[in-house]
Amino acid sequence: MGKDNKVSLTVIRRLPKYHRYLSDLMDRGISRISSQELSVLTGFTASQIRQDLNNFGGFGQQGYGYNVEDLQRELGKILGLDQKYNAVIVGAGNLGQAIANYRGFEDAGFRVLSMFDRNPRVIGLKIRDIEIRDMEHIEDFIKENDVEIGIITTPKESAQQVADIYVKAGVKGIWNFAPTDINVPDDMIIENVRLNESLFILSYFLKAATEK
Amino acid sequence: MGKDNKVSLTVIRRLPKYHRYLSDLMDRGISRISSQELSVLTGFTASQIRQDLNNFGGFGQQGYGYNVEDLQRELGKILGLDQKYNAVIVGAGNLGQAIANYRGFEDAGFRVLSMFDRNPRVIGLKIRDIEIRDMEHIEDFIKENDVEIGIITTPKESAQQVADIYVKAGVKGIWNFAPTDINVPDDMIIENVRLNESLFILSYFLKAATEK
DNA sequence: AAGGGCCTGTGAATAAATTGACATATACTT
DNA sequence: AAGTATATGTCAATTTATTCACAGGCCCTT
Repeated sequence: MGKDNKVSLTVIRRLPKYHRYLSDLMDRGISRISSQELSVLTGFTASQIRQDLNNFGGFGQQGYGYNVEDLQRELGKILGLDQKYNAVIVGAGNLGQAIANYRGFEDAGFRVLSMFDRNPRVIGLKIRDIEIRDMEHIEDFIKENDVEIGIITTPKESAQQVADIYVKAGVKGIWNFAPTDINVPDDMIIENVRLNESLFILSYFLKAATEK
Repeated sequence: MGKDNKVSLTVIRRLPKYHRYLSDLMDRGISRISSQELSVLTGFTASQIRQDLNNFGGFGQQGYGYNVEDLQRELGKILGLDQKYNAVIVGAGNLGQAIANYRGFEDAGFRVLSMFDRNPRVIGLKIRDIEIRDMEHIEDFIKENDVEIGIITTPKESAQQVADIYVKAGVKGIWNFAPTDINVPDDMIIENVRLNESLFILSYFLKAATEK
């Protein structure tokens, strides 16, 4: 299914932005868009947009452009947003709670079933309807509830240990917020969120602007 | 100061990772490292590491490698981590609180002076020693306290409005967590954190792995 | 139903990023 | 103190990404 040859990561990282703008256009009731118009919105060149989309199939029509709804749906499928994923969070601090609370993830098909922590003070608490459980029970929980995504929002010192547990329990992907690289088997899918690095980039440009 | 020609964004985005690994090495008491060894740690090729570092000056020594402490300090300077920046947060929800609580930012020279929100229920509360104030006072506060960085952790609907306030009040850079693009003058520095997009990428690879 | 204008898909050209290769300088051993 | 091993800085080669350009198909008007 889909096109055969592997698509470069560079292209894949642009897909969510296309999807987001298409969703916006749908909300605004716009049903048709050209690569040229998308270019103005996204800041990518029209040519690049056409090239990118063509990696996955010919969604457009000559003389017309792209149907917003169709393209949004197709990109959603490509991004796996038509699937439901169960997730758990380890690390029930502020960041973990922020993620547990964020409704945007549900729209994308992600459901946080439970949070886990070592701190007895938070165990038993609920964020919305999500219970914080003792780490002791995490492996069984993951196996019994078909959890496919493990989220790490612990300090960096615990991150590898948590990753090992996730690997052992059989999750398929890890969303890591700890500012460290974790080592896992090759078939495990990892996506890191590097808040520190993002802030450092901001700092770099601030300094560069000051020196000019 | 530094090398004259503009360094590509691609290179700059790798600098924080170098800095992080060098800090780790310092913690472990290691004083010397070669590009080859850094390659093993970071996953970048040794050649790429040498090319990257050389954009900013010849930090290494033939036959020896790089002095960990010197290189870490130099990268810190390049990234602007030797400077202090005052920041404020708009949006005192979980994410805003998570950021206000995160000590890692202070190590990087960032100080959150205040948070702002519209919700009367949270105004007056304190996160650590950071007070949540009414949005009414934000412009004066920014001007009176030399605030250079504005952080946006509101829902996307308010993000542009907050950005406009930041522009008017004269911050130099914006760290935006809202899942939308904001429009600001060209000289404003913006760094976006796209949690949604990151999750979509994870979803993409999960789906791809399932279909194999 | 015919024709002009529009816009895609795509192959070729250009630009950017990564990797390779090596001359040269320093460290370290004997 | 001489010789060997090591590792940088850099230029060249290769690979990857982006942009250009246009043939051809579809829409839309008349």
